[in-house]
Amino acid sequence: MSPRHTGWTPITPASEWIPMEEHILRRWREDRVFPRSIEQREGAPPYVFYEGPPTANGRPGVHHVLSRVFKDIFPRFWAMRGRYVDRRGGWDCHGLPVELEVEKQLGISGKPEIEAFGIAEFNARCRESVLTYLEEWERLTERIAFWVDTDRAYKTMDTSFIESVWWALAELWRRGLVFESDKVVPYCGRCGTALSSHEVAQGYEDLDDPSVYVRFALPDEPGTSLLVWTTTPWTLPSNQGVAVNPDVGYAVVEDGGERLIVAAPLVERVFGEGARVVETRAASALVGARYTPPFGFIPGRHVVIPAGFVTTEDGTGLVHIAPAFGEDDMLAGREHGLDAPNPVDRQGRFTSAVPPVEGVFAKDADPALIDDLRARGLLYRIQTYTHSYPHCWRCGTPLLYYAKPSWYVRTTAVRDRMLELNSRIGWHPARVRDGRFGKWLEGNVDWAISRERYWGTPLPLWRCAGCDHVEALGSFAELNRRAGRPDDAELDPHRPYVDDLVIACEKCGGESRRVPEVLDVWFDSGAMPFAQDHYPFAVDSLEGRLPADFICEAIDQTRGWFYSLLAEATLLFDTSSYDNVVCLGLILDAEGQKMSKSRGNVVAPWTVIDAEGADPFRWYLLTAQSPWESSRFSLEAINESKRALLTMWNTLAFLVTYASLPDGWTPGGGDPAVADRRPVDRWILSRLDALVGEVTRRLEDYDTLTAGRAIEAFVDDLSNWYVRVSRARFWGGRHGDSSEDADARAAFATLHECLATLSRLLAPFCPFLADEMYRVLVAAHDPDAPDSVHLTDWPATPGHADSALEASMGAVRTAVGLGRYARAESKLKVRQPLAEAVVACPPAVARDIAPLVALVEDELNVRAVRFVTDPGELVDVTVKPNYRTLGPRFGKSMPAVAQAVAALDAAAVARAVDAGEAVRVVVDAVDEALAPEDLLVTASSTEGYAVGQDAGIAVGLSTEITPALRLEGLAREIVHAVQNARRDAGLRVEERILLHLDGSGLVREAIDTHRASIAAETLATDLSVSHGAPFGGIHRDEMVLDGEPLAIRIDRS
RNA sequence: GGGCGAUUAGCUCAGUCGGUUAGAGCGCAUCUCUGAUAAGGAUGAGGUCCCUGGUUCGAAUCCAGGAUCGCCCA
Repeated sequence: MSPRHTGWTPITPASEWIPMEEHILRRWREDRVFPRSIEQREGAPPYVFYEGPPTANGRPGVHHVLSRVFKDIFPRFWAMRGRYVDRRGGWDCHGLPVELEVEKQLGISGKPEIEAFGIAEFNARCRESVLTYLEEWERLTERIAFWVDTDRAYKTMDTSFIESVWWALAELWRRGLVFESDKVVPYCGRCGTALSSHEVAQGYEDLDDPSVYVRFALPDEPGTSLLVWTTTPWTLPSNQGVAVNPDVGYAVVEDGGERLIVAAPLVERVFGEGARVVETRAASALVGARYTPPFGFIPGRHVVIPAGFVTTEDGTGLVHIAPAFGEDDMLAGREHGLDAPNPVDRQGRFTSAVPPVEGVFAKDADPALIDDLRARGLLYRIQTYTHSYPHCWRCGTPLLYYAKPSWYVRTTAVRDRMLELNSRIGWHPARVRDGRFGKWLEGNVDWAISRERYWGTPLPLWRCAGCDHVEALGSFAELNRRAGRPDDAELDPHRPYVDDLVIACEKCGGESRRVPEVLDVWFDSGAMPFAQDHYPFAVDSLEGRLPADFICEAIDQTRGWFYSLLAEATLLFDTSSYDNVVCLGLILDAEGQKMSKSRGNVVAPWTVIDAEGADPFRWYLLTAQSPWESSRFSLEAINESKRALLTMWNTLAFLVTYASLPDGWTPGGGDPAVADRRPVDRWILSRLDALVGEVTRRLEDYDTLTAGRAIEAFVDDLSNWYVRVSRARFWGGRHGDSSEDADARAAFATLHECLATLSRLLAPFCPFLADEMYRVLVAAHDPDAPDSVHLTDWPATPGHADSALEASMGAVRTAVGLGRYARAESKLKVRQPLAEAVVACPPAVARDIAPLVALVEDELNVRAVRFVTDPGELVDVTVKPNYRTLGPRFGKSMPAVAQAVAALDAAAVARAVDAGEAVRVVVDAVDEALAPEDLLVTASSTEGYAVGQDAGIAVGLSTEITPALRLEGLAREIVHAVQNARRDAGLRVEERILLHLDGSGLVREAIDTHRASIAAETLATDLSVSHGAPFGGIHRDEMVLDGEPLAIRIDRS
C-alpha cells in the first residue's frame, strides 16, 4: 500500500487535474482499492448489476462513455450504502459484425467465399478479431473510472457460456417452446441470413423505390385489365394472385380506349378529375376472376382473392400477391390455395426460373423488369416512391422479405407474463415501460433465433437424416456420450467442429447431424444472467444473481438487450431479469446530428479526456441534462459544466491554505460543539444536512441530474456565502486570544465537515476529485480512517437541520443583495463605510434578520442597521390573494375574491397578516375569513428612498459620508492597495512585511488615523510614513486614490 | 402509414401537483468585489413557452388537432 501522507499537503491546482487523475489511478491500482471496496462488503445484501456486453471489435465512442458512467455511479452509490456490489464485465463476441470485419480483412464477401476459405480458419480469425480493441476498451474503462471487473469478464464465446446457452435452449425445446416454421422473414441476401425483428429495427433508411401501376389483363373480358400497384416490381414474376378488399366497390374506368379496374374510392387519385367510370362492381364480382400474369415464367393460379388487409389508402385497391415475399401474402396465399414459388436464391439473386434477370440481385432487377413490362405495354404508370425501408443493420444491403424455414422461440406463449413482469420494472424514464417497451411487448411475435452463419453459438439441435426427428442436447457431456466419446472429452462447441459430431437418432437409430444454423447473438446477450456463471453446471442457484437491481443501456436497446433479458428470464425462470433500468438517450454532435462514422462527426472519448479530464467528463454526462433525452455534445459544454467543480476545488484550496499556516488547524477534536458555533456555521451545516438527504433520495431514484444540481447549489452557498462572510475568521486564533481561537476552530471545523461530507457525496459522480479531497481532508489526518473515499460509508444525515435559521439567512442574503444594489445605484463602493442601512420589511422578516444583523452590517459595511416595520412609513405594501390556497376553495368565485382583496386597506391587512389574524372579506354577498397564508403581502419602496426591493424587503442606505467615514474608507482603500502590492510582490499570505507609505492630504490623514489597523491587516511589523517612497525594497507601487496620491514600498520583515 | 419522444432567452438546457411576475449556465453590455479563485457578485438587454382550438376561476404544464425535428416500427 502507498505510504500515507500525514498533515496538510498542498492542493493540486485545477490545471493539473489530468495528471492528478492518472496519479490517483495508479494509487487505486497499487492499493487494490476497487477489489477492497467489494471485499469489505462481503456478506452484505447484494446489489446486483449486469454489464450489457459491448463488442470489442470496434473502438469505443463517447456514447459508450455515457453508458459506462451511468453503469458506474449507481453501483458506487450502493456500495457506499453498504451493499455487496460485485461488478463483472462482459464481452459480446459472436455475430455478424465480427464476421463482416473478417470478411473485409480477408477481402472476401458472401457465404460461398467464406465456405471456400474454410469455416474453421474463418472462425479462428473471428475469434482473434473480436477482441482487437479489447485493450483500448479496458484502458478507457479504467481511465473513466468505470469500476468493473474486467479480469473476470465473461465472453459469450467461452465454452462455459455456450454450454449454459445450450442448457437454456434444450430446456425450452423440452417444453415445446422451440419450433421450426416456414415463414416470411426479413432476409439479407448479402449476409445470407434472416434477421430478427430487433435487428431489422436498427436498419431503417429512406429509399427511393419505383412505384408501378401494371395492367393484369382479364382474358374473359378483352380490353379490360386489373390495374395493380406495387413498390416491389422484382416480386412480379412470382405473382400468384391479386387481392381485393371484400368491403370495397370497384370501378371500371374507360381510359384512352381501354378499361381499367381500380377501387372506387381511388378513381380520382389514380386518373385525376373527370375520369369516366363506366361501371361499378362489388369486390365479390371480381373474386375468382382469372387474369394474365405480368410475367409468364412461373406457373400459378393467377386468380383474384379477397383479403381484409387491402386498403384504399394508396395504390389502386388491387394488391399483387407473391406469397414468398410478404407475410400478409403468405397468409392470404395459404388460405386460398396459392403456391409460394421463390425464384430468388439465398444470395438474393434471381435463379434461372426468371431468365431475363438471372443472377441479378432482386432489388436491382427492378429496372430490367419494368422495361420488359413497358415493352409489352403492361406498364400503365411509373413514379418514384420514397419510403423508409429496412436495410441490413451491419452491411447496409436492403432486406428482402422472403419465405424460408427458421427456428423460433415461442415468446408469444409468455407475452402476457412479460407484460406483467414489465409493469413492475422501474423504468427511467418511466414512460418507456408503457410506451416504447410496453407497446413492443404487446405486439410480440415469436422470436426468430436462427441465423445461417458461422461465428455464433451453434444451435444444439440434431436432426435425423432418416426420420427427420429432432432432438436438443443441453450439455457437452450429453453430446459426448451420444457421439460415443468420453463424457469429459475435449470439445469445441463452435463450428465446424461441433458439426462433425454425429449421434444416433433416439427414435430410429439413424444418423443425426446438427442443424446448420447458429444462434441470434441477442440470445447470447439475454443469457448472460445465468451463462456468465455457467449455470446450472458451475452453480446450482441464481440466488443473489438474478434479477439485477440495475442495468443501463441506451434507448436503442429496448428491442435488443432489454428484450432478450426479459424474454429469456421469463421463459426460463418466470421472473424479470432486472428491477431497475436506466434508458439513456442518444448523443448528438454540436449541430444536433447523430454521431456516426459515415458522417465523420464522431468525437473520440480520448479527445475529451485529454482536454478536460475524466471527472469533468463524468460530471457533464451525469448532471448537464436529462440523460434520457438526446443531447448535443461539445467540448465547450463540458468546460461550462466544470464550473461548479472548480468553485468547490477553490474552496478546498482556501481551507488548506489557511489550515496549513503556522498555528493553523488540523481536524481531530477540540473544536467547539456545533451548538456553540456561530449562526452562519449552523446555517451551512443545516444546508449540508438537507443536501445529504436530497442527494441520497435522488440517487435512490436514479436521478443524477437533480442530485447534481443540489450539489452545485450547495457549493455555491458554501463558497459564495459561507466562506465569503467567514473569511476573516480563518485568520483568527493567531493572537493568543482564546475566544478568537475558538471561533477560528469553529469555522475550520465547519468548513472541513462540509467539504469532507461533500467528498463522499461526490464520490460516485467524480471519483478522482472526491478521493483527492478525501485524502487531503480526512485520510491524511486520521490513520484509522479508510485510505480512500470509496471505502467509506455514505454519509448519514448529521441532524443539524434548522429550517428557521435557513429562513433567516435567506432574508439576510436578500437584504444584503438589495443593499449592494443600493450601493451600486448611488455609486458608493462597498469599501466606503456608511452610517446606516435602513431595512424596511414586515416584522416577521425583521425578527428573522435580527439575530444575524451583524452579518448584514459587515457585508454592507455599515455601522448600524435600522429596521422599519410599519408598512406605511418607507414601503408601500400590496396584498394579493394566494391562488394556490384559495383557488380550490373558491373556484369560479376567484375573480370576486381577487376584487374583494384588492379593495382592502393593504397596510391594515399587512399588519393583520403579520399578527397572524384572519381577514374578513365579502365574496358574492357571503362573509368569508381569509387566513394569513391565504394572502400574499409584497412590499415596494416608497418613492425616492430605498433603492432595492424584493420579496417584501426594501433596503435604503444613508448616503452621507462624514469626514470620519471618509478617512475610514480611504484606509480600507489603502489596505486593499497594499494587499494587491503584496500579491504582486509574490509574498506568501502569512509573510510579515515592513511597510512604507506616503501620501498627501487626506491619504496621509487616513494613514495616521488608522495606522494600527492598516498594519494589522497587511501583516506589517513596521509602518513608516515619509515623503515619497524611498528606493529599494522588494516592491514599489504608486497610485491615485480618490484624487489623492499614494506610494507604497514593501520589504520582507 | 402507425407508435414514442422533443419543440421554453442568441446558444445549451431546467421547470415538481395547473396557481397569477417562466428560470439557470454560457455569450453580450454596464458596474462591482477579491490575499481561496482558470474565480465571485449585481444590474440590464434578450421570451408568441412551436401553432390553433378546448377544459379550467387560472395553462409552459391537462385534452384535441396541426407543424417541424428525432427515434422506433410497418
